Amino acid sequence: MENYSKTSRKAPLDLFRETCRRQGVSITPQRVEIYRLLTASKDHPDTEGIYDRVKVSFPDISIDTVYRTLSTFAQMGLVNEVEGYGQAKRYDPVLKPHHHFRCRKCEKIIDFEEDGLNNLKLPKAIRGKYSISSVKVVVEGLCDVCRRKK
Amino acid sequence: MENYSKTSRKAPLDLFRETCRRQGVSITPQRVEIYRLLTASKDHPDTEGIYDRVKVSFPDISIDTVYRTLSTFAQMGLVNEVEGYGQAKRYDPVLKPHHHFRCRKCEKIIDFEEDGLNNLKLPKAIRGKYSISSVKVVVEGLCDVCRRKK
DNA sequence: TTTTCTGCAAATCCTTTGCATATCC
DNA sequence: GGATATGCAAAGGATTTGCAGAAAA
Repeated sequence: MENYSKTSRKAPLDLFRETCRRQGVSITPQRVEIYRLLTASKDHPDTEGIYDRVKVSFPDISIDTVYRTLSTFAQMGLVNEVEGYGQAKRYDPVLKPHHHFRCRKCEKIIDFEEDGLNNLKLPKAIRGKYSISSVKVVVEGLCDVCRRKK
Repeated sequence: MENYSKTSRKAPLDLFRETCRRQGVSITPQRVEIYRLLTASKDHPDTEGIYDRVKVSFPDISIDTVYRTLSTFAQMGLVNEVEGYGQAKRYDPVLKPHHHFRCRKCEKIIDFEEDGLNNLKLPKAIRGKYSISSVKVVVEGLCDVCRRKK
């Protein structure tokens, strides 16, 4: 377990500041707020979604700044892009390896973990030939809500 | 093993024609050719890629027809969309469940199968709550070529 | 003060849509 | 002949880029 209070959010912001410094990236109020909103999100938001939220505290921010910021964060390794099917890019603040369930109807994404999925046995043809940086399970179907509607 | 010769390609086209008939979708020469090119592809092409190939035999085809056709095929279940990160949609003619390795640099996608990955144990929270239609493993990293360049 | 970022506007890339004509059933 | 698909052109959504002024280091 992390050794910081969930309410203070001190540690995540520290990680942010430290990562920025180490990589020579400026710390601006907009970026701090975008980072804060991202790490507080559980819905794997897209750029527009973050834009709407950040406008509350930064009414004059422009959406290209949000695009640039999210792209910068992804390059820095502060967030991950979410696998999808050609709509808007979505972002995931959870860096710990985990898996996704995606609803085919409402496109909701649910994170999950499972011990048995942490060391999947991959074929030699893959293991031997390529350098692997991530292995994740992507489950698709209908979520509880959409399933009922159907 | 399939009971048709790999060179004749009779069976895949039969599947195509039959699926079209069953779903009331017209069989046009453009669609036949696009389907043929797709099933002959191993590179998970995007619309532009198929467009370039189909222009060889249909020089006057327009790219919107290719967009519409691929989208129709996906809806019909004749091909699958490939999970990606917000670039152009790519298509996979392999309907049998399988997994993907994706190179982070050149975006090449390699199909693979592995017995151990066919019945992954998912958490109750997922299994119980959602109706699941597909489970696939997505592996990412650098392919042999890009790895060497690095 | 030098470098980097932001906001604005314009451009680009990918994809969809409306419509008249041509093609399929 | 009636339904559906195609090609063309234009529109649309998502994302990127160039640039000048503003803010960070």
